Amino acid sequence: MNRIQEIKERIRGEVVIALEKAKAADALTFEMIPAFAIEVPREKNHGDFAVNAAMLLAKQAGKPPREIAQIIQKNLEEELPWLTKLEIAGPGFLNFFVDSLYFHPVLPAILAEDEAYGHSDVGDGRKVQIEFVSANPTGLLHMGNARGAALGDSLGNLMKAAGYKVSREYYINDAGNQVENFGKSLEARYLELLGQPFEFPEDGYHGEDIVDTVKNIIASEGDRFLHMETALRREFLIQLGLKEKLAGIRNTLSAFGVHYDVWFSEQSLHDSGEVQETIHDMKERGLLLEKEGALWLEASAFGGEKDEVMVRANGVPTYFAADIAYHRNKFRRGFDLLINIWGADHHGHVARMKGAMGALGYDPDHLQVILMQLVRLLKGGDIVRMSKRAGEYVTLNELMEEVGRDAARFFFVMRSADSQMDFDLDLAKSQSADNPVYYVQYAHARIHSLLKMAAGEKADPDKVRLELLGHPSEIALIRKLAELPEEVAQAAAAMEPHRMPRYAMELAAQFHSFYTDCRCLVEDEALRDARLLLSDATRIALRNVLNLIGVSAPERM
RNA sequence: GCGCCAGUAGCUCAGUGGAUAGAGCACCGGCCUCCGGAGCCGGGUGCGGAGGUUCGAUUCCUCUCUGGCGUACCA
Repeated sequence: MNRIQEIKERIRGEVVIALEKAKAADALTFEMIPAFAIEVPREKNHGDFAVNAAMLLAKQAGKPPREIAQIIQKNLEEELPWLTKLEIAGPGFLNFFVDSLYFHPVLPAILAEDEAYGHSDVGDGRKVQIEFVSANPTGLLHMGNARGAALGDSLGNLMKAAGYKVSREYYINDAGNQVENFGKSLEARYLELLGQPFEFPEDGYHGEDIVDTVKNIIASEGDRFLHMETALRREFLIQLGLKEKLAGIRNTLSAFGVHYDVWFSEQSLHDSGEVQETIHDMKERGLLLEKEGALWLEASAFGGEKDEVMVRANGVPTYFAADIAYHRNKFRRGFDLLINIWGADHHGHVARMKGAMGALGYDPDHLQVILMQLVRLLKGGDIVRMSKRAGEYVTLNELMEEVGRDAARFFFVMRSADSQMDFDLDLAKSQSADNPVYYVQYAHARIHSLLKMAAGEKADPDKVRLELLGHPSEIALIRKLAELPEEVAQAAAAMEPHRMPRYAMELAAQFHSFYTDCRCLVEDEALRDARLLLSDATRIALRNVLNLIGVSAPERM
């Protein structure tokens, strides 16, 4: 249990005792103690922790909240050594002012925990799978994929830090129509590059990257596919093309700091018969019906907007059927929680996928979908139209070249998934030095050089006189540091990685203030040791938070 | 038409059933004899609109306006 939780629990205990005492003395009447909140107020002069119990009891007790608050106050233990002040304020809050020395022990604890500081075990080892990006291997990664990559990876880090067992997965859409198209496109380019007559497919992929892929294939395989029968030729080209494209995606993501545990092939579900098996089982359960020669899922019966085709009239299962088989496969692998990060354009898919899982006997709540609003790209104030087919889009590689990996990741993770995002390329380029990521990194680099300057003077953290840290900037910084474990746990539980960059900015701001107000390298040895310890603890916390969002913590800039 | 998401400061975005709604950028002032000025301090009549629930609504509900997306035997 971390420091803040400890204090909260202490307060909760005292309030409960006071309430029961009041009830026993007939000062208050109520049936049950409501689940009251102990929160850190925004406003500093509202104390360290505010309790809203009195307001929640108003109805039951039939008294105005402020009066109830007074009764609670009267029944609290008189001597609480950690409490410096207790106020009744506003509509009936009980504001607890805790002795600032009570937070100080967090500092040696941070030093001791080091890389583990901020981590907790609230996840209780539950198995979580996060599937993200899963872009079609027929092109390059674009801005939307970049956002998904940053979000998914950071969420994975967060949940791991909060004690979940995390598995990251990429679903490879290597089956279906688009692969056919991909094959046709590759074939056309292949023939073109080898000076043969060709016909480019109407809905083929026009991107330059396809040409590059084919060039690579020709470089290694030559013209040996030229005289083959077209079906076989395409088969070869598809195999080689997918391999090449996937390698590219993998490299790009790796450069972005994203690594997967599992790369899962859609084709493998067809090959293993799982798609057919799933369709069969669903038919047995009476979930499917035949209509116009196709097999339909009655999705409208469990939350979908309308019925969906599972097997086309030509006997070929749809993507949706494969996706159901895929999610069933995930459940069968024993995960407690499945998290999908999808683009908002897939939102129609959510209800029916959850519904389908429910119909197959799984708990739909164990499948959580984070819908990520799409990224709109602005250039010169205009919206850049993006089309994968036409091969016109800004790639993740280009983004990293232009604004750098750290800035890109910070920028994406900073925003909550469900806000639409305008990414102004010109702004990101021209103002990249103003990006908040540098503010945070600067704080880290500053501490590093400070500690370097004081090298050799590191005192034993357990012997440092923490009580010397009494300046408001020092106290504020210590409290900020103490908040990290809860911040991580909450962000993980709510699946909201965007809280971490904000915390990092706040922590950096507190440090910069402290640094300006309090000189560390002073004559007074005891004070110097205390301030260096505080700085070192801040360094650890900053680094750990930056690690969680995949941003580097540089020692100098 | 129907459905999903969103409308908060000049801009990009946080946030909460409660006590004076925040940050970054931009703009205007200050601050280095001294640990990194990529810093610090100060400067703000903003929750799209209308009803409702509540002791209390920017937050929850309904309607409405605006924007994005979806509404394929594509994935």
